[in-house]
Amino acid sequence: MPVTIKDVARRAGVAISTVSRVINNSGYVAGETRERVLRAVDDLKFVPSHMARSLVSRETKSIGLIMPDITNPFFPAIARGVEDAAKALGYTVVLCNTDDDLATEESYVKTLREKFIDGIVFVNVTSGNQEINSLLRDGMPVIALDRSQEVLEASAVLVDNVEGGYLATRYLLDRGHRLIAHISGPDYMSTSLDRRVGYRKALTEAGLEVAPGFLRRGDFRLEGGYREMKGLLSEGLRPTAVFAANDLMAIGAMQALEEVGLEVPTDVSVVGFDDITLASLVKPSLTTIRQPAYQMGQEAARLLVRRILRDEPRTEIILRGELVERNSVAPLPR
Amino acid sequence: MPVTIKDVARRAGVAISTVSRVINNSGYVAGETRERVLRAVDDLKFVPSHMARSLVSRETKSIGLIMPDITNPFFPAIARGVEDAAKALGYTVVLCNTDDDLATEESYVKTLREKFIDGIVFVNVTSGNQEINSLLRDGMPVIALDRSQEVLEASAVLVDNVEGGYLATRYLLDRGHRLIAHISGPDYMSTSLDRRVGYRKALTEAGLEVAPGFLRRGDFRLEGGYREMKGLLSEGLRPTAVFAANDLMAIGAMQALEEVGLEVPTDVSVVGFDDITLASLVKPSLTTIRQPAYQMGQEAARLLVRRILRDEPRTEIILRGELVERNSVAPLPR
DNA sequence: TAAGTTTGTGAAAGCGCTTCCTGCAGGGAA
DNA sequence: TTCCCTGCAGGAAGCGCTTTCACAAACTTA
Repeated sequence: MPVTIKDVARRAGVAISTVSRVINNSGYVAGETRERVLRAVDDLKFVPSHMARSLVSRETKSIGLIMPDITNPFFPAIARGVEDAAKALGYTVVLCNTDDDLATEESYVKTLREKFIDGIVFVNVTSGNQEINSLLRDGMPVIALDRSQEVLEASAVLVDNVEGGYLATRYLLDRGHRLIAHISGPDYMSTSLDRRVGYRKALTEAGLEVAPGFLRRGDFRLEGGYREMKGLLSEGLRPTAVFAANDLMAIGAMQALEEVGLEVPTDVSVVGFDDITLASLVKPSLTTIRQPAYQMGQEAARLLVRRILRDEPRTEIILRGELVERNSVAPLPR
Repeated sequence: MPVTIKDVARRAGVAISTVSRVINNSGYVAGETRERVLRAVDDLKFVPSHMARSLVSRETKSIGLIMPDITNPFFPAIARGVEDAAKALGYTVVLCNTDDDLATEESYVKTLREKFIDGIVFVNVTSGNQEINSLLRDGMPVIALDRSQEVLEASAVLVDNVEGGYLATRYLLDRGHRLIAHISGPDYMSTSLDRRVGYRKALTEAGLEVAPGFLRRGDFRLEGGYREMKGLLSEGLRPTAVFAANDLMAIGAMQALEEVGLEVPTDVSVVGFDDITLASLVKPSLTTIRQPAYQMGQEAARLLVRRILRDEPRTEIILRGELVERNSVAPLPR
């Protein structure tokens, strides 16, 4: 049923190889012959089969995008960035949600591997760099997004999370805060670790120490922020400011504060990280470190395609977060 | 470099066709031979080439997901639902963002068509049912999600938007409101139209008419809700309640109300539609009609795969929205 | 004019599979 | 014994392309 290159060849009265030359603009074809072929293509509404083409050329013009969960508000912008850049370069993207689950990740890698895909963007991989390194060894182009460099041999796109953490904390310090708590993410995520390092750095620089109980371990989810804030408070601790390692936790913390009758920012200031849409919509709106998520996605896709096309050496693109001032921080009266 | 079926055959000392039979579990193979082949597969870490297989079988085990914008908070849940269900059935999904742009949509359809994909889920297509119907004619399995049935010949998954609109309006009516404005979506979207119908129906049933100026045309985006609410107010109109056709617009409307010093719900009650994550996080939290987005995605993917596997007749799955009571509605004192 | 060189085209191999066809045993039924 | 299934395996065609390779005509160059 579908019209093939053979049909076109017959219709145009030429050989298959000539048609191939025309549609790929390769080799010598006389002007008049080209016309004839093009007309036949048009008449027959011929669309070359990607599958057949891929079988020969060994490339599928599609890439995999492996991320924890598209439902988490930080990821759609990344996905969109990847998709847009990929599309512009002639690639389509296959979406994979792993829920941070190693087995799922592996199963996806297995599916994508050697099959449909020319390369893979890993977002925020928490697990199995084994996987990735093994892919790399097999020559599969791979980009890690938002994942600390030391861990992987892959090219990467990341924001400077240490600087981001520093910026956030510094901002609070500059406004007179001294009792600054930090709700961080899980320890196995470099983003979490790095932001914490930035937090510490800013404190140290100001000649302060992390007060006991002021460093909390969250989970990057709203509930975690809520829980840790509650925990902090219930231990009788009373920071004047909180820096949460992402917006979701910051918002959770704000909910906890509100529940116990503390007002943000009057009683406690809060700074987040990411600048998800939500951040500007909550009340008070959240001061945060903006990650250029869309741009990160774009850069990752572009870098990946460059690796696919010509085997570029390992590259690292480091973007910077920027502080977005809103209404969740008040200067401490002195 | 990659190991092929040929290598396996050589290693196992059998013919290629025998290997094929083993890995596909088809035809007769003696137990001992099967063992030998399996061992060779294992030793060589053979992974069948999807491309080659697809070329013969004419199926790729992947589906396209065409939606306006993954960045819009209503869509990630759908995407996740599609992805999860597809994965469970052995399919991968290709993500396509169209921004409601006809040209983009067409270009994606062209890319997916006859090429990589076994079927397509269209979410909320606003344009070019031409496209879709032409796909259908060519026998491409297509599912429309969240799109009114009359428009298309495709199978569809939808929520009863008329009922949803009715439920929302009725809820306000029951609380004594009589001056209920409606901010609807664009006219070319059936979801928008249907919700409006539900709104009208509830009013009519209560013996009321839509007051002039109370029916506003939004765009399903936050800004549209804000703008229309401002417009309403600036015309000197003063509804006691507003039903917005989606949460984003409801939140925009709330911002507008706040800006002019009107309090929600004390001065004006607001009801939204969708129940995006945001709805429970804004202040006051938003009373809304919940759409089972994740489930819709799942159903769509399952329906699509069923259509792909055996050519099912046109089907329609209608899900129901449910009212989620939160804090943006107050009863009108009588 | 002889010997390249450039231009244009077709035949055929092959990408890695599936599937159809063929053939060969062995074991009942006639 | 003859015939015909049934179980098993190999050969080969073919899916729709790309890409040599060979060849022929037309042009250069010396």
